[in-house]
Amino acid sequence: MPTTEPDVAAPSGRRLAHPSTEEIRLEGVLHALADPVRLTIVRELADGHADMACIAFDLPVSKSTTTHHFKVLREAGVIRQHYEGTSRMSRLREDDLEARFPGLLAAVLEAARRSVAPSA
Amino acid sequence: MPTTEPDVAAPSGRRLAHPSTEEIRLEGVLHALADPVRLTIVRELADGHADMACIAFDLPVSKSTTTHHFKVLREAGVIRQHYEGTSRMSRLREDDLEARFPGLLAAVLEAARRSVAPSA
DNA sequence: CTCGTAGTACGGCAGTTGTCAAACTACGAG
DNA sequence: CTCGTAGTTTGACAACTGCCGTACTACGAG
Repeated sequence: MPTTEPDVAAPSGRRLAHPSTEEIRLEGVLHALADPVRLTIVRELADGHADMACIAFDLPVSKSTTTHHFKVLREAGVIRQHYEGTSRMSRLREDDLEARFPGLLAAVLEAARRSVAPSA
Repeated sequence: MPTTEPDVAAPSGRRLAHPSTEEIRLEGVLHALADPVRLTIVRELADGHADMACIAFDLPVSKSTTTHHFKVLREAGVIRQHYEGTSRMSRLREDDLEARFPGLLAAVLEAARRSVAPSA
């Protein structure tokens, strides 16, 4: 990992803007996580799958809506994305979030696990 | 604390509906905390002031907007309110939130402290 | 080059949210 | 009872959000 810079993952055309760690805003993160679809994405990402293409998620929304949700997560600083062929791989920014807001992501993930299977 | 029930705090007229601990939903809490004004309220409440009247907060919004934000926080289960004369006292439901989503409120509050005074 | 796949961008639409002002209610003091 | 204070309710408005379909752009395989 010598010269690879975080914001220039794709060598060719497509660029993806990510906020730097210091730029991550709490309200943005909370807002990003306050949506069921996005919370599902984050939960699946946290569930061991380090890098996943958007299509790998089983979301109850259309393609364009999926793009939208990933964009919200990325711009909030919750996930990092980079291209790999025609696929866009997504990964949780666990370390960055931990550095910026220690314990926050873990607490939300733990809460999400509880709130999904509460009565069943 | 024998016969006092949580949802019937005011003996006379006005009632305030609160969700029970089990009814608190994660997305609701995150959404409630994702607003700057509400986050300010929660931070001030956590900052030692156990019970505060709405007017005690220095919020940059009108009276009716303040009422609205308190209502969102209350209905999300983040705060508990009860009447005291003409004032409406608000208190964080720290214990309930801790029971439902352990560590979540603490992590958000700690994050809020960091995000308020980062560059200054 | 052509085709299929993965995803983006562009409207557009309905529902929600944050905001306010104005009129109203509840309580306490006098 | 009257007045002031604290808060609520209503109605309105602009902005945003989530959602969709359609058209478009990369990239890889053949």
